[in-house]
Amino acid sequence: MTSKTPTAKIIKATPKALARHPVTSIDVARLADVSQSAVSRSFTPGASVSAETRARVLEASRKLGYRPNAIASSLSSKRSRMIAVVVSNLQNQFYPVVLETLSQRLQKDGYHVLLFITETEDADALLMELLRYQVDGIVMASTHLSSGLAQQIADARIPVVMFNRSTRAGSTRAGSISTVSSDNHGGAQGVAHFLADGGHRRVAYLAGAENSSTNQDRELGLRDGLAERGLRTVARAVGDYQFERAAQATLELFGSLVSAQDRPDALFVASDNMAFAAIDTLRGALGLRVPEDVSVVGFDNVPQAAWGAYQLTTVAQDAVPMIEATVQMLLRQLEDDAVARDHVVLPTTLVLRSSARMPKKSPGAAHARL
Amino acid sequence: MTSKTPTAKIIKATPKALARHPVTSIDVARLADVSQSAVSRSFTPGASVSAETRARVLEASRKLGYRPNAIASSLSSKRSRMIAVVVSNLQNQFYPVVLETLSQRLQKDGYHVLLFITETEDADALLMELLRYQVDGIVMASTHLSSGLAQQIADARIPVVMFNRSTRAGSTRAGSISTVSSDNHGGAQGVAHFLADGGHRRVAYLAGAENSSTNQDRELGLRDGLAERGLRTVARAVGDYQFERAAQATLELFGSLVSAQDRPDALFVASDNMAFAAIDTLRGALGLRVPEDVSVVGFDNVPQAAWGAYQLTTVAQDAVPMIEATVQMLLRQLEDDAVARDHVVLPTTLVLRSSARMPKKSPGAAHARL
DNA sequence: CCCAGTATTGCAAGCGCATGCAAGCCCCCA
DNA sequence: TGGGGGCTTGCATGCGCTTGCAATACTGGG
Repeated sequence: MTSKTPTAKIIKATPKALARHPVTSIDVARLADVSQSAVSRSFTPGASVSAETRARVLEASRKLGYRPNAIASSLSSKRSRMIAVVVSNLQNQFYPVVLETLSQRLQKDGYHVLLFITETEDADALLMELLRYQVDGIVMASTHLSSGLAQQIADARIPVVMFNRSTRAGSTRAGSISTVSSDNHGGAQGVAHFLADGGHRRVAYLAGAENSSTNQDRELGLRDGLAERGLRTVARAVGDYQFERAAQATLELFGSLVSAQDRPDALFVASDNMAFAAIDTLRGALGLRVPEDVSVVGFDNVPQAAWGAYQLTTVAQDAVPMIEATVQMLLRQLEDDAVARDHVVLPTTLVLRSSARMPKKSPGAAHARL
Repeated sequence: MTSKTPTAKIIKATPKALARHPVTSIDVARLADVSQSAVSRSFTPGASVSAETRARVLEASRKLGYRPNAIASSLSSKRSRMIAVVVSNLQNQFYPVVLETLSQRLQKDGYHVLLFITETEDADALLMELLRYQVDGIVMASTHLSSGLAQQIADARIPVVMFNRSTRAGSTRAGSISTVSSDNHGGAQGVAHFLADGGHRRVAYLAGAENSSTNQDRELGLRDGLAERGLRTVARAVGDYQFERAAQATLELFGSLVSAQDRPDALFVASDNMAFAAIDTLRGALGLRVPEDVSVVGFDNVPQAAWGAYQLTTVAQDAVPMIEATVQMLLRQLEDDAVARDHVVLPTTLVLRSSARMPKKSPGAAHARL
């Protein structure tokens, strides 16, 4: 086979003929009888190539099964068209939905999702790792960012959007990072009004992770809303956005140590996820009826909230507009780093189902807020 | 602005001095007073560098905030350390869990997940796109692969593992692709026995997507298992693995057009996801009791199956071992493409809860099935 | 104290594509 | 018919890192 010197030479010149994806733009160029640049340009929308050249190139590419190498392209153009998405809690149904929508939305613009899941708070190491991939942007969903990291990312001039987290003074170098969230305070305030108007007088709060901005905003909204009706929360326990811990927290709030007259008549839960645990515990271990004995209201409006056995009244966060806003901000920052960082807050809607007693008056349509 | 020539020149000469991540291995090399290769080797586990050199390099890197550029590294080493994960249905709770576990497992080995979500069956275009990223491997979860694509991927010598899908003759070039799944047939067969032994005589099947191997295997397993008890399925409807359609399908099976004596006394549903819809519909629209009037059994054992209001008896797929097997196969193929493609089938377990009437005899521990 | 053998190093040639620049081309108007 | 301007094209360089190879440094044994 490789007996003749010239042949041997050729083989030696193309040692990777058998490697991964042997076809490069040079092969295509050769076949189409154009320069390698022409091939590159043919695959670049808006580049300067004649229709005829492009056609020849595409034809040759088809024949050879050529596919531009995105890695090489990224290296040379310094744009990877990858967006890192960092999520910590896929157990909460809200996030899979977000991930799905976000991913599809980004794909539409030619971006791809590099997924990072950080259960524990070893986020820093993970983020360092992430930065090595030269992602064009970062979406932080259900995660915090240590201020050190935030700074490094800002230095690297990588656009970041915090999804469903707002930057709290002190927690990160606020201002340098954009945020998208729904109106957690307003939504919770609406719940407070709804519960108060429904005749509840002993409202308890089942908190998410104490240090999360969502939890803080929701709790404050509840307090503020109740205050406006001359009420205050009568009890509080922490579920940390975890199903199991929420069940435990429910026992603390309603368990046998609580005298009947001290027992709350309504429970606002910081996430639907935890609300399901609460309802299970109320009905099961505690033998209480929902909503006859206790009204329960959640937050998120995940698909399960509509399930027959729960019929959870909850504050809907509208994922689609949130994601749209996220992507818009990211894209804008990508094309122009000078764009000021922005903070988008989207309205929420109280979705009325049957896990909470309703106000007598005007029980009509769903409460729209903000 | 750029009035003075010299200034203009300088600006022109270093356009990327202000760009993304200015620090390269050359900068580090300069500071540490070693060659650029030494820097590279210092970051390569097992490479030939003295401890002292490595220390100097790391120190310099720290000072400069250097982080090796993964894109450049991928280009030159031809290994991206990225694994593409293709999922189509995050609504089914099983997949978020899988995604989370898989992602963390891969991270442990230094791989990262490039996520592709393909709702519709435009999978081909998406996959083409995916191949451009030079991923080191592909995990296809809840998705099929057209035979054309399968071939292209095989040609590109990229290891692929079908997760929870087995390759059916005719559907793809079987043999060239590894698969990991649980014992769908056996699990369903166990359900059949369980239902028959529980005294059910009119078992109906609520199918997932007709063309999916999981659905086919589960249905066949059910039929086979029933046959072994001298029974057969009395009805069947298709829910396509979608919540809404499952509700609809349940109406077809149990609706008013079905006479009371024709009504099934048990329903085996191809996924938990759909089983929840079925239970809701049975209890709600149809006013039937579960399990008194109808026993319901699902498949997957998603977290929600344990929720108090459903207590779904279901076939558990054990995600962790499935994922471990997936990763092992992938890694093995990565380090040696000669590895024969393999097909792993993992055992399932029937988890007994209260959505289905149990056999009188020995209602003891959970049924373990291979 | 010399030399083979091994451990470190640096050199330089890529990896596959993008892109600034200059040359070549074509078309139209005067 | 000549020349200007806009399109296309190819050339050559570089993106930041990996890696084969050759040069060098160091080790211990005889």
